Formats: sequence, C-alpha cells, structure tokens
Amino acid sequence: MNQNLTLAVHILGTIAYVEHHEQRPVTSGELARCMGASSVVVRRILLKLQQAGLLTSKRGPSGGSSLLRKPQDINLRQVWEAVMVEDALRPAGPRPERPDCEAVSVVIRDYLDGVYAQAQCAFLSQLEHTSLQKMIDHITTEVT
Amino acid sequence: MNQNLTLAVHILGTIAYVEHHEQRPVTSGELARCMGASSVVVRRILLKLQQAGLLTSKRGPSGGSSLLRKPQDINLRQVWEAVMVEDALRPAGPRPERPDCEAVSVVIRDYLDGVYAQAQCAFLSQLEHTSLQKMIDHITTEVT
DNA sequence: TGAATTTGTAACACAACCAGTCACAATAAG
DNA sequence: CTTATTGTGACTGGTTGTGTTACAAATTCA
Repeated sequence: MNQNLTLAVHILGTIAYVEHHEQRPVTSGELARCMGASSVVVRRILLKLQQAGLLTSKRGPSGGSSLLRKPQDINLRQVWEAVMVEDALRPAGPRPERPDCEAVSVVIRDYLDGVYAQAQCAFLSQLEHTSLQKMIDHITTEVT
Repeated sequence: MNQNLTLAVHILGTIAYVEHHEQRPVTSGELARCMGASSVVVRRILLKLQQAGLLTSKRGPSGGSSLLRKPQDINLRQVWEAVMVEDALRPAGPRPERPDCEAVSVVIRDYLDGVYAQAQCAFLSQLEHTSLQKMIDHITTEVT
C-alpha cells in the first residue's frame, strides 16, 4: 500500500543526492539497482512524479531524471498525491441495497465519506510537514 | 480498502437502531440483507467487533448481536482499530537491497516509518471525534 | 429429547489487483 | 548508424479479497 510511496521518496532522495554531488541526471537503471526493484517499476513511478511536476526525464545517452524543484520545495504530501492518485480513499460508494434500508444506507455512506475526507486531510497535513530536504538532513546526520 | 470500515459502521448503526426501537438482538441474516452482503461476510466482521469488545453475539433462536457499550461510547477510531488491525500501515519493511545503498536505504525506511506513524496517528485522531451516536443523530435529522 | 435457529469456521472458487518480465517503439547523443 | 535511455503495451505468477457452500457447535423451545 505505502510501498510505492516509500519507493517514490527513496527515488527522489537518491536523485537529489546524486545531483548534488555529481551534477548529472540519474538513470532508471541505477535507481532500480539501488532500490532492488525492476527498472520498469521504477520508470512507472518516475512517470507519475513527472506528471506531478516534481521531476523531468530525458531519453538517450547521458539521459535520466532530474528534479524540477529544490529538495526543500518538495514535501511528502506532494509525493503522496503524485503516486497515490487513484486509490486515495474511495468513497464508500453505492452497493446493491435492499430497498428496505436503502435510504438510510445512502445517508450513512454520504456521512462516512465526509468523515473519511476529513481524516485523510489530517493525514496529508501531517505528511506536508516533511520536506525532502528535511529528510535528507536527517539521513546524513544519522549515517555519519 | 475502507469498504470494511463502512460495513462495520453500518452494522453497528443498524444494531443500535434496532436495539433502541425493539429491544432485541439482530441476526447476521438481517444485517446481511440490509447491507446487500452475504451473511458470512457480515459474521466475519462481527467477529472482529466482538474481539474488540464492542458487541456480543448469542447463538440459537432469538440470538443475534447486541452492543456492549452505548452508542455515545463507541467512536470510529475504535471501529477502525477493530476492523483494520493487521493492514494498518505496514512499515516500509526491508527489501533485498544491493549492498551499495543498503545502509542509506535502511535509514530512509526507518525515517519514513516514523513519518507514516505520525500521519496515521493524525488520521485516527480525526476518526476519534465521531461517535456512533453522533452519526445516528446526524442520520435521523437528515432523513426526516 | 429432538427440532429449529443461529453463530462460528473451514474449504474452496473466482475475480481483482500488483509486481515483475519481456519486448519493442521512440528519442536523443556522439 | 550505433548506442543508451525512456515510454509503453502485453503477458505472467502470486497474492488478496469476496463470496459460496457446507457443516459443526450452541441455544431455545416444544
């Protein structure tokens, strides 16, 4: 469920690191090797991050992916929204109901949809507090 | 994903309603009919709600499920925890990593686990604000 | 005691989904 | 033109989720 989010953050962190130290884009192959995932999977995530405007990829030799924003301008909420689009929290949705309780059921579901939306909003606000740079800082002090 | 939570809340709401109006337990058959789900599925959820101490079920004729607490003492966080136990937010977990980045990967994952835990905590706090009674009140004013 | 009703649970089928692989077209550099 | 790389579609194997069937266990009531 959150595997993709972790992967995406990991990818962004790696790109930020390499760009900072070697001023060059990073290929999906390198990322895949580093994550222990297949390069197609990595590229599928890279696509979503592109669509969200977080990075850009270039084809051909000496191609690869580069960040479009500084690490301090990328937070985990943006990453979440880039990667988790579709399966956010689906509304409770209609079910084939027996007519007896149908009216009540619909109201319950509408109500719960509202509650879920609020709860998810709280979740995302929390993610928003962590920027990529903040994470990198934490990592580097942790590792050394 | 949250289908089960919705179902569980729906079940609890229905039991509260019937108990309040007819002072009798509700069978899984009735619930299933009302939800448009199979009775086994409903019973599987009832089991979890029992284990969480939210209700009790009695076998045999005139059996069924009854709440163990008043609706104002049941909130959606409790329901969530009852139904969603295992698949909360799994920690990012170890992957087979290439040795080159392994040290960094582990630190990233640990860090993200912390962030996720905080975010999930915010999510649950939000759910905690809604009690079953509050929902029922809202429903009844909505329907009439 | 015995029949009827209801929960508890195991076994299984089936669809949906996910991760990975393979293959290959498209693009770009040298 | 060759090579490196991304973009993408098709397929596969495994896992998961949902529902069904079947039956055992418990309980009520006649």
